[in-house]
Amino acid sequence: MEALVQKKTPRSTIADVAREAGVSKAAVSFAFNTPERLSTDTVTRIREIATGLDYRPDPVARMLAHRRTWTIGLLTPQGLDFIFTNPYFGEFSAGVATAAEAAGMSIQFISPLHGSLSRAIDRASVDGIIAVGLGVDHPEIDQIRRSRLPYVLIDSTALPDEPAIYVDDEGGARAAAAHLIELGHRSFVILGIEPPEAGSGTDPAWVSARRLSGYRSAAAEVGLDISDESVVTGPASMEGGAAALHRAWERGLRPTAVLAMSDAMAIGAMRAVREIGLRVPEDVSVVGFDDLDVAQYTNPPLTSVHQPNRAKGAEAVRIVLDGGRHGDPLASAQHHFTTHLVVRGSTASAPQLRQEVVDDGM
Amino acid sequence: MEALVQKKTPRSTIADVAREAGVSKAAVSFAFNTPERLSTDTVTRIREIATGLDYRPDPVARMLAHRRTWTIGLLTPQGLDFIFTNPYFGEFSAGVATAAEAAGMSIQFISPLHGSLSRAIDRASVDGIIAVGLGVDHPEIDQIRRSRLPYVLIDSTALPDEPAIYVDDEGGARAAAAHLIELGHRSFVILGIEPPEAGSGTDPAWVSARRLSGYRSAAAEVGLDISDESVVTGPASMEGGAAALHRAWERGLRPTAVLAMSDAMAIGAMRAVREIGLRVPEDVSVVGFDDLDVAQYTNPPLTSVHQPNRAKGAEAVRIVLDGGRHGDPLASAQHHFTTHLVVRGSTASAPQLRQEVVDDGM
DNA sequence: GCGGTTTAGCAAACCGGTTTAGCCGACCGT
DNA sequence: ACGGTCGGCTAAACCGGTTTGCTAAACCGC
Repeated sequence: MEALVQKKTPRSTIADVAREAGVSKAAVSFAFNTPERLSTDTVTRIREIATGLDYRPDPVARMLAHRRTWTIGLLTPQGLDFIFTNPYFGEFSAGVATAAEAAGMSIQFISPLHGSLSRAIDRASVDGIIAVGLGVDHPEIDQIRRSRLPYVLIDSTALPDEPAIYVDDEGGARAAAAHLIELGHRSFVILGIEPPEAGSGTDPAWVSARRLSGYRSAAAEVGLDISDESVVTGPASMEGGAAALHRAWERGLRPTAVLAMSDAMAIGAMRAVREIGLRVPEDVSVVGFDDLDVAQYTNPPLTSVHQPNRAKGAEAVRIVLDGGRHGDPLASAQHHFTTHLVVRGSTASAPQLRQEVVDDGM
Repeated sequence: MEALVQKKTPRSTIADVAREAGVSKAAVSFAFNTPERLSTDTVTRIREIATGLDYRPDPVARMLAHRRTWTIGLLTPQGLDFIFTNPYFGEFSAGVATAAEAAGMSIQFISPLHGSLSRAIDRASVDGIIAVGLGVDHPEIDQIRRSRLPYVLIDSTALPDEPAIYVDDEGGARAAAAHLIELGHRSFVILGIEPPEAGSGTDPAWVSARRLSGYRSAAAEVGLDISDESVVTGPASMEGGAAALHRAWERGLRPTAVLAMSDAMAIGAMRAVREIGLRVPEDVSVVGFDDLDVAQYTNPPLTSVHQPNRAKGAEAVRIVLDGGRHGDPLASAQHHFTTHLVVRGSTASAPQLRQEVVDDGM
């Protein structure tokens, strides 16, 4: 025990370098940050001694003195195990990371710590916050505001007067449903995204609700009503999508088309369809949402609503760096993105004889 | 009634709370950290005033005083845009994150900053480092050592006397190749992982080299020689895998089986095979490496070498938290994992008439 | 040789917490 | 009444950097 502690050579500090070089701490600091304030030979001497001592300025001390952390927080109500294995977050985070790095910032993930998102926010040392998927009913949104840090809301409830990035979820969903209707489909199952916390389900402005209303609005145009029974929800993962579709099937639903609110769920649904013994798209069409990279690699390639995942991340960084709501006009702290449908191989004309085929098969 | 509050209200500090409560800074600190040192009513009074002032202890100042950051660094030579969209890293990171959170630690990604991994390491404020995919020729490995932080090497060159997690890459690869050989395949293309930086390619202990030697050892058992020409490399992504297979095809290679060193590449390869006009597995068998979650969702489901992606992450956290090489016996800072082949639908018997079919088709 | 301006570097305050050493008064037994 | 103990709290040092005056010497033109 004791021996172990002594074995640990303490890291050298700025004071060590100053003493060794026979200068003040300030001089050492200058040598690294504003070398023009010192004579060139003093600078080189200090630097040599510093490297000889393996000196590395302590980032934490520097943060404290500067009152900046050079870090942007990426806040999500879901746990990191979910986030990191979710390809949508992957692409979004990649967009954030690229833009952050260009600005010399690093990113830190803020997600529930021992179940408490609030605690995680308190412990996070960041200069700004990008909050993903927070609904109005999340009290954390107020906590963020009180932290006086610049922030921006993504995939959130549409709130006026908040720095936020909006995506035309409803328009994209409408296009997806219209596409299927045009192909002759009339019987749908919708795979909805389960909110990370209970209670948000009724929030009329939540992402899932916006997309649902898009689907319904397209259906309404041909006099079709999508009942609540044909909407099944689950986590936005492949597994969640497969489970949801199986559940729908067990409930007796026999759709010719599946509208998934995320590509991950759509991929899960495609597998579930195959497991049931049907083919995509001959028997069942599937359309996703997000247009992930992987949508081009599925078999068949996935028809999906495109939204600019990486660009959303980059734009979020811009807003936070501009000061979020502390920036001058709120308008510049808001941004709207459009969506569009990308048709690939997972959608086809509705089967005329589906009902009989299924009956035969069962 | 009150004087106009400046829009930029500074955050309240421990001194503000102390003044307001008529106590010392120490008392405020005690009220939050060791309340038993204070009388209960003093504690409640201080806490009330603190919440009234929206006081939140500055994490950075706390880190400096404690000389701990409660953060583990996850270091990769690849950029974050690659990392976040790579499902293998996703699963590994999820394992790290889950274990870290259980220990009350957060994680920070350390990856090249403006092209320099070295600079990124200097700027990182962490208590330990998990380094993924660093080869012997990476000078950063020495920089990490000099930082005197506990660390552990993953997917790295096998080095003696280093805290590290080893995976039986060679055995897994051998099993994959043996499986194909048993199915009658004799003509292979190998999709290798391109090292993040040039130069590592010749490193005999690099992951890619270990897997390759596994493939070759299985081939050698039936007197087969896998030439360097049939090994094409690319980034470990779906796109990289597709491109690599197309490149192989253009070079005139006509394999009946593809051995991909990552599942992402395998998925890309499957798409490329379909684009060429062939079927998986009837015309070409494909086997991956990693056994990602998504391997169960591809069509056909992907045969792959299983390695414990999440467990690797969790074990890495354990080692770093135990002090890495500063822990007592080095043995406890090393860990070996086994691999095994999971056979699914992407592999089948070698086609007897493949050559003719292709000739017809072209 | 003289005031005035640079230049090079220092001392000390500061960032916002934690922690140690110690003070003071209340309570206690005798 | 007295020394001892203890609970409750404070003053001050500290973590490791940055930054703001400020000084002393060198440099300048005349």
